[in-house]
Amino acid sequence: MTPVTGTKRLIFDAALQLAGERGITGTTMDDVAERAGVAKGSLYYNFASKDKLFEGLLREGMSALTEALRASRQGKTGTVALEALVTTLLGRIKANTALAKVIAGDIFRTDRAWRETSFAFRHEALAEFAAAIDEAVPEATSTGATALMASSVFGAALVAGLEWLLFDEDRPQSEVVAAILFTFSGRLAPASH
Amino acid sequence: MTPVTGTKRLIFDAALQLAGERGITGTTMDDVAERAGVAKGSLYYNFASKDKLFEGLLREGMSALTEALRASRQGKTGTVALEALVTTLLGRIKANTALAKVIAGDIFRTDRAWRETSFAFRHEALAEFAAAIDEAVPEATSTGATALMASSVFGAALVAGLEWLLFDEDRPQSEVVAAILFTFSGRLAPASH
Amino acid sequence: MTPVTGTKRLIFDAALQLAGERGITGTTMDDVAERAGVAKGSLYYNFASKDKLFEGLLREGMSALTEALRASRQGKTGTVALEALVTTLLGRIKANTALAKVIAGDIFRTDRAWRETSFAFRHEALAEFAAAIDEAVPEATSTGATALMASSVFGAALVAGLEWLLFDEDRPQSEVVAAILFTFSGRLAPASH
Amino acid sequence: MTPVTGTKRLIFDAALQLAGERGITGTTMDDVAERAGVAKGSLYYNFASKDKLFEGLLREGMSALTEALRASRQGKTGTVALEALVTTLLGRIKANTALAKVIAGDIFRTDRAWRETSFAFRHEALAEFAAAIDEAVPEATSTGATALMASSVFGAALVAGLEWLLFDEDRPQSEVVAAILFTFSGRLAPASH
DNA sequence: TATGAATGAGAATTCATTCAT
DNA sequence: TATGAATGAATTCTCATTCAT
Repeated sequence: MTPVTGTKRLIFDAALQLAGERGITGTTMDDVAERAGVAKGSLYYNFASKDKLFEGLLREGMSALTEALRASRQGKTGTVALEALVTTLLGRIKANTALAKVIAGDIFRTDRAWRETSFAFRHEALAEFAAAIDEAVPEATSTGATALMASSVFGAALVAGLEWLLFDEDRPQSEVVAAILFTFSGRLAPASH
Repeated sequence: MTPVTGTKRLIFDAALQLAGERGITGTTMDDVAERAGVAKGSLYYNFASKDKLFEGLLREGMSALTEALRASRQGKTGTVALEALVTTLLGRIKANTALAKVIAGDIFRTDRAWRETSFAFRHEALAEFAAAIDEAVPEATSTGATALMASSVFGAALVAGLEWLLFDEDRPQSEVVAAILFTFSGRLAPASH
Repeated sequence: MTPVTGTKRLIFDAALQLAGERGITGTTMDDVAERAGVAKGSLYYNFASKDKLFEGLLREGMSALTEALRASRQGKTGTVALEALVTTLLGRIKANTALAKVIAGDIFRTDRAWRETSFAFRHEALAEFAAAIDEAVPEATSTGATALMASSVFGAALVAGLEWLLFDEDRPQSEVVAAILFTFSGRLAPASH
Repeated sequence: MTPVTGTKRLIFDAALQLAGERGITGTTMDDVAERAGVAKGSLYYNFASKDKLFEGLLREGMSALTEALRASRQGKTGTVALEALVTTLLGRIKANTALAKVIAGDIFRTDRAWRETSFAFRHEALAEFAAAIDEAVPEATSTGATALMASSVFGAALVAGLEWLLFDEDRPQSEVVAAILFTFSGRLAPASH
């Protein structure tokens, strides 16, 4: 995928910012054009439709996320890999909070025009977590529950990360990573099982 | 709060179903009226506006969730309390998946007319988790990070729960609870710290 | 016409007050019911429709106005009669400003359901002025312009009266009567003709 | 103020015609779009709302009226000025009867979104009459009643003018001017004072 | 005689999309 | 490659009226 630049970039950035504030459905093409500083016609010159625009946006964002997760797990195994994934995910959420909000608001919508794309990318992102879990706890693989565990870890980092950035933004990132990893450490539930 | 019954109930139920499928913004008042089997005018006779309708809906739903969480933690401490909370949250998500989807899609929107309501209730729900964490791990309290840990646990259960119900619905609930609790058990990250 | 009392009176009073503030079309039956302190059903128990309600209201108001004008002219002739009419009209505007506003806003509407009624009453009211003018200035009769002169005098008192009550209400009525009569005295236009 | 042309002009003209027939509240945006020969969306592309549309319309109309009155008084004093004002006002009412009806129906509404605009312009128009009266009858100035006299003259011409155009349209304008001025001549009230 | 919940046609407004320039 | 005026279907909301009690 060639990187998006120029007018398309302006439009992407404006659309993402707005969708982070108002959701995708709540963002109008007029809003996007105005914030991007281009005429409304330019939106349709550059993208076939609103759906295509946001599909492209999510595709780019989730693709970058997947890449970052994959890269951060590279060469690591088990526990270390899992920590790296959480740290990376949190870093991406901080770097692109608008995208994180859009994904959070859209991740369980099954009526979107781009649900195939969205589904595929989410699957890829979760697969990174699942792979790390499989390596760290081989015995879990057989239960078929690694996908659920991956969702659990992903959800923990996503929700805690947004909580941090929206309502507790002054806290240093290291503390947030520590708090999330703490919930996985077993110290919250020493006696269970 | 007196329970909502009669026409208001019909409207709430229809609105919740539809918003679970299409999101709040994607749900039209015509849709709601049709599914509720009432005339459009009745919507506005019973609720001042679309915003007020969904505010009432979320208020009721989040209030019930908070109550359920509070009740499930009652008389339990530490670890047992935390397990009860996760189990209850998962049970509520299963019992009212549409509501869970709506909440998940709305929880980080800061532009809603009902953001005060939404914020207050989310705070209350998270406070239950935070209280259990404070009891289970008193030493964590001082860091001020229990709120983040609460979000982390809440997010894990919410995202894994929806993943389950939307994409893996045949799996028995007990396995899902087990998978989520497993991620908190320390066995995913035995070497960290 | 038997005088309107009881619930009908409450409704008339509320409707007149509101129409004075917002115009007839701008006044809703809900507004009327609420201000009258009765249920909306009562409006339709007592009046066949909104149009009939306001027709009755205007009929009553204009009928009373016509009566008052007729009585005030009784036994007077020419100039004295004209002064009496202006004084009476101003008194009625002060006593029932809401009605005056409604009439002012409705007098040239030709699309009303009650235009026949309205037209007939306006004609009667203006006829009182016309009769006084005919007596005061017999030579004007032949030109057929007494109706226009009657409108002129009526308009002068109506507009000046409302200007007074809406924007200069502290001024004593006597001064207002004097100012209006002054405009008819010839001293504004000594050299004309 | 740059003159309104193009699509905005089409819309203004249609809206004014219709409001003259049905009043502002009785005129729908669908009606306006249809009569203007444009799509309904064009109304909202060119004006933010129905209120803004009619505010603009009244602003333009009252502004033109004020200008005409000011120009007609230019270089004249006293009586001559007053006659010129009445003649001009009557001419404007004839040239734009729809606007006159709208203004007449709206002038005493205190609930309009554009009441500030309306108030300011009415004040300016009346100020022209007041200035002429002050010059013609300097001794009246001290009583502070010139504003009322201005209303009186304005009201006489407005109501008589509309009476003429709506119910006696075949009469030549000169006769109408003469009838109105006759009411100010003192011959209606020779004995008063 | 009075009520108020329910109705549905209609009114205001929104917004993705088109198209002539 | 870009523009922005124009569109019309869809959407939210209003309100006179009905009717079972």
